[in-house]
Amino acid sequence: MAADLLDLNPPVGKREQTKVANRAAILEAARQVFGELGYDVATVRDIIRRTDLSVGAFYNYYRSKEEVYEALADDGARRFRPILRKQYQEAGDFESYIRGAIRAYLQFLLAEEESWQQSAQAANRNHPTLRVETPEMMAVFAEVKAAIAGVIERGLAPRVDADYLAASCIAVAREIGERMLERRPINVEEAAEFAVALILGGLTALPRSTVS
Amino acid sequence: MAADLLDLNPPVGKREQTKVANRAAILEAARQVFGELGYDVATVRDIIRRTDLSVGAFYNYYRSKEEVYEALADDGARRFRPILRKQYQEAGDFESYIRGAIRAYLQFLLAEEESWQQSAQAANRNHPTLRVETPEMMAVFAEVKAAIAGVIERGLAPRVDADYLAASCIAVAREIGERMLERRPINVEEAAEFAVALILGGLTALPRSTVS
Amino acid sequence: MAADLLDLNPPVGKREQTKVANRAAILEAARQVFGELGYDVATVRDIIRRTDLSVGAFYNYYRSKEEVYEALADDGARRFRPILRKQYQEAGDFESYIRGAIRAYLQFLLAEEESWQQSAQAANRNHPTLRVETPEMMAVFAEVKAAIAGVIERGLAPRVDADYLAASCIAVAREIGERMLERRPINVEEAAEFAVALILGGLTALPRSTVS
Amino acid sequence: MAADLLDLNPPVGKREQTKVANRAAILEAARQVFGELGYDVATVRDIIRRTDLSVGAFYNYYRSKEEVYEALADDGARRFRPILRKQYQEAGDFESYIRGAIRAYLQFLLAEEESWQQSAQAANRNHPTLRVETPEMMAVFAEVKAAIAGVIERGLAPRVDADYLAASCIAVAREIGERMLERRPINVEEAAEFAVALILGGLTALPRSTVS
DNA sequence: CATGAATGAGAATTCATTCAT
DNA sequence: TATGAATGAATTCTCATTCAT
Repeated sequence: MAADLLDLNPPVGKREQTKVANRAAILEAARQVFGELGYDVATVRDIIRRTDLSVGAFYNYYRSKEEVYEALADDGARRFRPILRKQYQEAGDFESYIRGAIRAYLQFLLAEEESWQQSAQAANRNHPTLRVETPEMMAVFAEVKAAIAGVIERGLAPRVDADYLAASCIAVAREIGERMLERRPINVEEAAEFAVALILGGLTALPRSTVS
Repeated sequence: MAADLLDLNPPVGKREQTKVANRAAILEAARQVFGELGYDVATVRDIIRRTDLSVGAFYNYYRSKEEVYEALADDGARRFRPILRKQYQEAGDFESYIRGAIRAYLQFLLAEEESWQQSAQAANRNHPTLRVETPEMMAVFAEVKAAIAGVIERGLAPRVDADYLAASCIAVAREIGERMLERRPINVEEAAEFAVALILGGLTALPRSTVS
Repeated sequence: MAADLLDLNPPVGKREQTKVANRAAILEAARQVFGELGYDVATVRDIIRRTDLSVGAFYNYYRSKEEVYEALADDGARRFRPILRKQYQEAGDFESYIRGAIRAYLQFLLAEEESWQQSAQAANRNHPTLRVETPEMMAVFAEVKAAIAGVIERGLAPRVDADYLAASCIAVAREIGERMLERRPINVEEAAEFAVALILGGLTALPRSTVS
Repeated sequence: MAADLLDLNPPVGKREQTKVANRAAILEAARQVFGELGYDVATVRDIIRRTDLSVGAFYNYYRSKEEVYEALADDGARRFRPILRKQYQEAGDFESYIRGAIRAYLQFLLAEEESWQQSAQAANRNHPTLRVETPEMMAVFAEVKAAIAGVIERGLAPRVDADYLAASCIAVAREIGERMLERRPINVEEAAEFAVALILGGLTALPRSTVS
């Protein structure tokens, strides 16, 4: 084909490009679908329907429904890890690390929002379904948790129960994040401030509500 | 039988007893199965398999898979509500309410443990299904959240962001509870103390770890 | 029991009476249900629901769903046969026999109407179902057909194709009867007149419509 | 292939052909099965069993059991309508229209015979289900009825009770047709002659039987 | 590689019939 | 006998995965 003459130098032929684009398209579609329906309810057809590909093509790129799911998790973790690492490098003490990590997490959450619109829809579904989460989201959680636990273990924080603390931080960040996305306007700073204050100083340290 | 002297009025023949027992058995089995597999993956056969009943019997007691799910939620909420209410009546200020509510929740969690063995199994499952929760558990969460939010709105707590705070308390209690159940020996007081301290005073107020 | 003193002489104890009444109740309920839903769609529970009996009782009186169905057919035939026989005895030639038989059939049809209300309902059902008929109805048809065929074979009618003629008479009587029941007011004479005229004299012999 | 010259425009690949063939095979199987067992008793498995397809394939072509049923009706009506219309155009008066329509119906019935072997089987079935009819057959009936009723209303026939007459014609045609198919040899002309004579002239106009 | 029809195991649910009480 | 809960085979329909084109 004529097109071959154009992209010879990088080993990225038109074929290569299409392959990459297709993989990405499937991944993105899967992100949305898993977010909206959950792993079990989502069907492979649901995924490819948001794509201009065929069922067969799906299986050319991923060997199974489960494999996309895992790829999605990998993808999320891979993208979030550097952000988190940066926070670690820039922060001196535990307090600023927590602050940085939580803010980073909430920002990442907001940035990815359109892919994860699920919350709203999933919440008021008639069929009872528990807490639907993107594998990607889970992976990000895992990253944060590992980071916090690691910091604690390296002695950068008071010798408190590291496991409980990490779990609590994650829980708070996650829950606050979820509420944050449902508010209008979305205010990352406010949410981050709240979460950080609670974790660092507890109830008494929380910012006083200006409204209601 | 001696019992005859006591319950003549309610029609408690052998049949009645069996019916009650079967309803309970199905509910119990459903609790386990939903906990281990999640609503979507769990099949009606999975549920009745843990029972000495037949598929047909399931439908004699509950009209659909969805109905057991709801019955389960009702059941959990019904049992936990009075416990929570008692905490509210006995507590004067927000601090003692939080303390009471969280301890009550963790105790309830422990008491129900055998029905919720899920955690362990759910963790090392191959099929990816995140954060599996019993509808019952979710109902209990809803109770706690409503209670906390109510207390805050009645002004028994500083005027902070009630929504965020309630969400955070729930999140912490839940996550700590989950970890608590995985430790040996299970120490409710320790877990409650940690959660309460974090919520009330934050990181600096946390009890120092005696062990690593 | 005191009641036993009253009905000693006939061998019809209270028990006996109840048994007969129950059989009749089931048969009547079945007539309605089969008429409304058809044999396959109708369930045994549908039948006993129109009765103050239990599922178990059903099986005390009839060994199976199929058996009630057959009993119903027998019942219908048994009640219609004497009516038909009377027509035969009173009629001298084929013409008056046909007239008598068809009128008798249409009258019987009307008399049983309340048990056979099905037509209307069955007609505009959403689920496609073909021509639902009471087994009783079928049995009555069979009677009529046998009678007509018999008369023809005994030479009381011109030597035409007896099989075709009987089939046609039955078909006409049945179809006219069905329409008749849907008209208001229901006019047996008019219907009978039409059917008889068509069969005996064809199109040109039909009564002219006074209306429309 | 030579055929290529003819049908280049329609996309008739091997796949397309298979699809068409499969749709037809399912429809044909459904025709038989509904005819033999009736809509309710017939199962989807019964249908696909007469096919070299799988259950899944059935649902690729028809969304439900009900949909095949309707497709079948459409198919029958679609094929019979032009035949009937031709009779109408060629006939001047009512008599010749009736004659043409009935003969056309009986010919159509014979032509479709192999698809409707039901009669024989349906007759000696143990499960009681009366008068089993293909939806297709019913649709054809509906066509005939509408045509006859239309002709009557247009005044091409004496002002008799149009509803009763149409119903009667249909009934006779149908019943005679059914008997006709059971005779050997099958004689369409004889059957048509009988039906037409009965309808037009009644009993006295019927052809005398040469045989018993 | 792409396509999308075919496959068939498996899910929810119903219902005739049995049987302990 | 009456009762109605228990049984489980059978039904409709779905969906991940394969494979001929």
